[in-house]
Amino acid sequence: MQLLPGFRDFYPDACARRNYILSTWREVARRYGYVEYDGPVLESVELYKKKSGGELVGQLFDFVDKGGRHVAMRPEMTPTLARMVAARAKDFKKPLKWFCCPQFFRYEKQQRGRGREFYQFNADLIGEASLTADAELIALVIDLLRAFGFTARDFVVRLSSRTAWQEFFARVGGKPEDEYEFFQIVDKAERTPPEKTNEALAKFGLPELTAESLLAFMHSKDPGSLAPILEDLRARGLAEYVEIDYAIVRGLAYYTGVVWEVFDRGKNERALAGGGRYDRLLALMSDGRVDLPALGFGMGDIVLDNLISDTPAAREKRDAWVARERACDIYLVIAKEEARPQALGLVQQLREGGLRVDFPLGPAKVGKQFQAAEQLGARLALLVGDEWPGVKVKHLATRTEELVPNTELAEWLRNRQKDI
RNA sequence: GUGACCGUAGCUCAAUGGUAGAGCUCCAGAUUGUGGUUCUGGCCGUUGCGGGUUCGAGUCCCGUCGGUCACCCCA
Repeated sequence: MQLLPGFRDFYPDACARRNYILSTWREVARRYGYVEYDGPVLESVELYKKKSGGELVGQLFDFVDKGGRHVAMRPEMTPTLARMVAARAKDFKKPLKWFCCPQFFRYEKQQRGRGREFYQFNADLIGEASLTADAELIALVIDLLRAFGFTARDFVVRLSSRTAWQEFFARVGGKPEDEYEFFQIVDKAERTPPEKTNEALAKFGLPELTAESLLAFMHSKDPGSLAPILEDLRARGLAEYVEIDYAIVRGLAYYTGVVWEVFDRGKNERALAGGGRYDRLLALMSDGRVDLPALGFGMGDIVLDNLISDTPAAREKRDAWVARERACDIYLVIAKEEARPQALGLVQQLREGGLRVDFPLGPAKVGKQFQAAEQLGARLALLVGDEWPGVKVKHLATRTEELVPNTELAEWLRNRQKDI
């Protein structure tokens, strides 16, 4: 049986790397005062058809369930979050700072940085309209990446604004109802020859709207209304992580104001994270009953893991974490098989004390047992045999030994807790 | 979804159309109470799958499934 395309097995190695990412996400989110939430993996397909728009709908992992409902595996969190918040908006103090680490499913052809299943950190801030919220969210994404060992040399936040593009479009005479279509053209303008862009723009019938004027605006570094965000981040000492880049527009239909994406400086990977404002989505989801400004972003595990693996400092940090997580503290060497009952008693006692303890399940040569202790990353080996009721304690790093009576062992270990 | 390239042992790869191999990993022994070395031995394949051409196919042809990359887009 083959693995389904785009899906992953998590053997212990891969599982440890995934857990490193998940636990780092959680740790940093809590530092910023976010609380974790979650929702269902399966949603009605309608939720995404109405709200996500564009590419995502074509990538839905959808099917009809046994009750005849057309359902989809979740491809993103925002519609679910919007529904949850709209349903109980009055139960929570504003602003809400919620995060989650869900697994998403998108039916697309897999390649580097893209699978049909992935984990994505999501943080959303709901109920705050000012740009201080945008800055707070961007500060979080910067600190998340710094927590993995990345620096300003490794990544950059490219900051843009749909509002700026709306104003640009209005200046040349564009109508608001054409905005979304216009954004799609802007999104592709850098990858399209100018003649093709002009062809696409012609349908709006606006003589001032040309590929040249569009590209000129796209490449301007004028912060405009984004200036307060840059000021805020400068005050935090995070200015070097952000650049103005109006080429960022984002495909999802619900974004309204500030939008941004994070890229590696080497440009070897796809976007590491992306987000922005969706001030109208909650009103849309609740038919106007709840109207709260909102913003959020996502960061996927696959691109992130690629970049960690390709960045020495980040890789070392991850590998150290993985080794620490997996190591056992103590390995019990059973030198004489007759001493197994005493050894089992010790194992149980030490485990109840919260130590990570391992031992051989069957008769094994002492040499093999020390080899196992080494491979499991144990710091101490306790040898049980002829010395009983004494236990030989060996520091595996220094290869030094000392004899401790088994009745005093718990006390002995407690006094050396820091070293274990 | 479209196009290009690629599928041989758990991994990395060999094999002018002529008997499917090596290194690493794993297991065991050398070493009966002390570790990453060394040496020896062992396990491991319907050459992704199905058809065709041929006396003979891992090798050539067709299909299919999977992978990589590009387009598309983004986590």
